[in-house]
Amino acid sequence: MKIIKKEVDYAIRALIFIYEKGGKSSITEICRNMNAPNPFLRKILQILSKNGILKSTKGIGGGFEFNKPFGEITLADITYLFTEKIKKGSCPFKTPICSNSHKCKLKFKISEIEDKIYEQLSSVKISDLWRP
Amino acid sequence: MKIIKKEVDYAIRALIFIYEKGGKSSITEICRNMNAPNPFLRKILQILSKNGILKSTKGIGGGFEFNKPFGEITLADITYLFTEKIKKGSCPFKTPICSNSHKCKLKFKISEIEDKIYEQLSSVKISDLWRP
DNA sequence: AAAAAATGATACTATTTTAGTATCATTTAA
DNA sequence: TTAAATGATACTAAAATAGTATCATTTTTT
Repeated sequence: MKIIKKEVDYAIRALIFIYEKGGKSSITEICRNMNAPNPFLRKILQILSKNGILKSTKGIGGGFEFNKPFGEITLADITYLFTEKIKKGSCPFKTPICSNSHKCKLKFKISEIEDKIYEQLSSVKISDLWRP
Repeated sequence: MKIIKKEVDYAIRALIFIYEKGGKSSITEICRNMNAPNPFLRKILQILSKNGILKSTKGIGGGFEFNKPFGEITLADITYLFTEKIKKGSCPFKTPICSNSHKCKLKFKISEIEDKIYEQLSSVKISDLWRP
């Protein structure tokens, strides 16, 4: 089961890199270090920026720095910037193929399960992921 | 987050239909009832058959029936016929983009999380999904 | 024996999602 | 004013998911 997208993976590692660099870095620098495609990482960090995880400054000497304390960022924070949450009590399939949807409990179970996944992801801080 | 594939959805509903039909039915009959594409459902039930959930008989009057008691089949049983499990402690990405993989804890966390998902899925019996 | 009605196996195609690229605009420091 | 950064956004490529097509095999009925 795919829990983490590549975007999330890149985001996590970029955050850790920025932290190690003392709290600020640029796409170019991050990419040089972690071997991610520059324009893709850029798109990713822009999303973190728009969502209050990072803040950015343009121009020479610019880059991305933390807007939220590094130690408070969780796996859930990042994952759910790139992953749609299932709406509670609605069938997860676009075509409502099923004629019994009014008595179907699957949709409720699924969102219960997603809640638990979310709990799990929330319990993991990005800062806990690196280093022994 | 996508927890259930369409194959799993169809499989679940087919199982419930077979149960309601008294424990045996054919693809044609199931499809007529639940509006799934016949050859796709066929492929799905063949997988359930190969994996000991159902057993099949060919020829006129044939079809699929339970090989395992309906009440014992869980969401995990079905899901993991169609979903790869993440290998413990191995990076989930094919290209090992990351130079720090020896100190990376993400892979361990991910498989811990998958274990919890599995627990959740195991706790849901297919027989619990229908009816009020 | 032959035809019909079922599943088995498997290769192929289409659609959707994920991953990644390209490009032009804007900001800022040197 | 130019270079070095991000912002926005449209486009393309690759991979995964969903679905189709076809031929083989088995079994029952006629």
